[in-house]
Amino acid sequence: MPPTAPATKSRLTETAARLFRQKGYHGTGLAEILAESGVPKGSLYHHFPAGKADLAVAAARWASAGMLGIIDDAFTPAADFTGGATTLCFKLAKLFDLYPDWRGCPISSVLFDGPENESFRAVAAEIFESWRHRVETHALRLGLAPEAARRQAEHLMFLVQGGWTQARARQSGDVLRGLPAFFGPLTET
Amino acid sequence: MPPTAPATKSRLTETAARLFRQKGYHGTGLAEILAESGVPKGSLYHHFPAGKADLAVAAARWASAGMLGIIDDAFTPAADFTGGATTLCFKLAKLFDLYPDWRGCPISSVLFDGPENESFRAVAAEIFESWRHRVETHALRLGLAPEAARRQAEHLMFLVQGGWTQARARQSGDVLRGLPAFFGPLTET
DNA sequence: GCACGACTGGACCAATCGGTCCAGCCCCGG
DNA sequence: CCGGGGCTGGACCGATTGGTCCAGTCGTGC
Repeated sequence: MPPTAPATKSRLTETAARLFRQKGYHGTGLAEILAESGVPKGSLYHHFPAGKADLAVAAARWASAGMLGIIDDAFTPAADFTGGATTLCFKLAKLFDLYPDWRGCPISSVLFDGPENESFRAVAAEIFESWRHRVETHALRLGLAPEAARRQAEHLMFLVQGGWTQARARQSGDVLRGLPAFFGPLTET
Repeated sequence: MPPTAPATKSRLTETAARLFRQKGYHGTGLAEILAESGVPKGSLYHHFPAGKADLAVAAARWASAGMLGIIDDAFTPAADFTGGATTLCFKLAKLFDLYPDWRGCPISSVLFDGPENESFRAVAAEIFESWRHRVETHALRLGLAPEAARRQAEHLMFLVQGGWTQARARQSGDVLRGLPAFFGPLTET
């Protein structure tokens, strides 16, 4: 069972996440997701009764977990906040350059679409907040004052979000690598 | 003729720009654009032989012209760069709060989709660059050193881009209004 | 070894997609 | 007055969309 059955749902989720990222919600057809994941349509509606919308939310959450992992990987070994933030930018740049599915923010691809977008919007807000919160937590751990930690975390999220979009337009991960230049003066504890 | 004929093409363009912004490229059907603008399908393919893709580019360019106008309106009466940038953020926030069609960046809605996205991507890059360049021009006029002007313009574009996305997720223009807090220290001439 | 649930495979559906085509309208110059 | 082209109106098209449904196939607990 492990090799096939439980793999089905996650294979579906991960394939969907990849395709949604690259081509957006409406730009990705169910047929394509099914073909690439090798899962029949019946299984999709078994695991995700609400269909495409359900799948999109699951894909976004899965992608979000990956992003949180990257944030942790960048900040955990860091000596200070600036170092961690810089590492994060470089990690994202590397992913951007290496994998086509990392060319877009996995969340906004879904956010900018979606039927009855209110529910989607709420999920997106929750996910973005979780990212910000995670960065803030690392900032506190690395010695920033509570207020500064919040500010720096928010600033970093804005920069990454904006830089990601620009990187996609310019087709270069270097945009992400240039982000640390904009980090403001830090207010350490 | 002025009241009807020339209005057709622009009505089409502006309606398309509005809908693409709100619902994305693939999320918006031709039927919807046609219905809201009151233009028959035949006219669309007369003015835009390449169909939807042509229309999307025209819509993006039209929206870009509007954005450049807003940038000018914000910076022209400003006494210094920071003042102009702050005004820009507040202007965008007001539009965000007032009009649903200003909830999304008119360019990325098209960028994140699009068949044969290479051509779309190029147009998006060109438009973003024109925004950045316009801000840089104002920065120079307001006394920033060339290098600082470039940096500040880029920083502002990243913040606006990222803030815009976050504002949409949180459904609040206040995110845009909080952007000025992140402006770094200025290096005046 | 049997029955039952979870899961799969795919046929099938109505709706909608973007796009084509052309008959007619209407305003223009001749 | 008449021809012709820019433009409009809309019928029509094949392809694809997301979604439904169910017969079959397992693995598992009785």
